[in-house]
Amino acid sequence: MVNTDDAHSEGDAGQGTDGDRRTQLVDAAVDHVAAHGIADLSLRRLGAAIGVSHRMLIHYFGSKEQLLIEIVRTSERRQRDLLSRLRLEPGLSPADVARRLWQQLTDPRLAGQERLFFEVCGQALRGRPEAAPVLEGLVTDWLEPLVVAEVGAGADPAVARNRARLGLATVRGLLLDLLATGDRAGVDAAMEEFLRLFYGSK
Amino acid sequence: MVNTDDAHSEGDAGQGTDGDRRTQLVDAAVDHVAAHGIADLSLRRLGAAIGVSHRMLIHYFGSKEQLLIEIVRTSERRQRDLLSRLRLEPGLSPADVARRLWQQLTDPRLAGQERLFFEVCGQALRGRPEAAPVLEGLVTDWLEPLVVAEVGAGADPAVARNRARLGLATVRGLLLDLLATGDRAGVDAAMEEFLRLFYGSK
DNA sequence: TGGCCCATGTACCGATTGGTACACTCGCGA
DNA sequence: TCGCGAGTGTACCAATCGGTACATGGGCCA
Repeated sequence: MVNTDDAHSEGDAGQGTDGDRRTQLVDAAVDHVAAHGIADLSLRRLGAAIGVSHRMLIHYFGSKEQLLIEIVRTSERRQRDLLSRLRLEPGLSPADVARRLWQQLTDPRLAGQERLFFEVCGQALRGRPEAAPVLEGLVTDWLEPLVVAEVGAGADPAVARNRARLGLATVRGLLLDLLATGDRAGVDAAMEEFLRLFYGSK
Repeated sequence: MVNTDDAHSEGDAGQGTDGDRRTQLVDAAVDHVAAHGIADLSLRRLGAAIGVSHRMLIHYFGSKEQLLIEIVRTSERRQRDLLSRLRLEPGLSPADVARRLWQQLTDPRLAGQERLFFEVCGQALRGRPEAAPVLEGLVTDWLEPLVVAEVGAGADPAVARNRARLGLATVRGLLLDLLATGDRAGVDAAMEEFLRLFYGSK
């Protein structure tokens, strides 16, 4: 009658034996999902892949739904960390910063993570509840720092927002192109063309 | 012992009582999928939605796999038809043609179809076999006409390809933005900014 | 009119799913 | 030393899945 497997009310900071295990599991899950996709994920296969029984996944996360939510959230956080790790550079031109960011974003080691991003986007556009939160921050979360950068580079605040939005969209479009075609050189050339138009050099 | 439900070897042109029914079913299926997503589609639910038993879907398409392939193919064809229906215009400037295309592409009535596009992309990047063919034509199929347009507008053939690739990526990035945020005005403004950069007007 | 075949429905099958019940182990506090 | 609770595995459940076997109906041709 009594339910021994409830609660696990995770305060955000998860230390303690329990939170550690949770964090460890969700990290392994994100790795697996980045490599094998999230759409047809099953608790049993995931468990077998990361070395626990599907029973334990339910135990720690309460339901598959909740696990997916945490996977998506963790994946988002990883992606954002990537951006923040770049910021502090000496006196590069905006175009060089953008180029640097683009190089980092297209690192082949991140391909799985990027694919996961587009996969989750697709699911989110369909209203899958665990992926839906992504849509909120998909543009706005990335727009703010870009707008700041644009204004800092001397852009008119009125057009800075449009330029930031445009830059973000172009990067994503070219990233999708790269993942689909694998044509690194072609996509890089298109990006160079964009930077020329966007920052007016050459 | 004998299997009465085999073959249905569809020659591409499907006329005859049989091909008609097939076409009718796949059309209805695409409508349903554009509205409700393709990821968690089940033959039973689809059948119930379009008024046949799941048995008949297997009968006409042989397997779920094959049905999904035809759904994806039909959806692609619809999207391409949209482009070809626009071509013949009198003497508009390239920027105006692009603007017109953008307006048509962002028609709210096409939102379901666009969402399906991104959903299928996400699946295809994961190697789902029925969606994989999309990746082939995802860039190249659209690039050719755009390159032709660029060259026709006087662009250097060497950069025309880069410009076409860039334009395609930007349109897709902004379309994803629009679907995610619904901020029509903001996305349109970003597109105007792009057209200004791209065609140099203003 | 009679027979045949295509279309369709119903009932079923084995596999897989998310989730649960229960037994077991093991380390720590009294 | 005892016991108790957290962590874990095994076995199971109902639901749903794609796919199949078989029965039936209804129109076309001889």
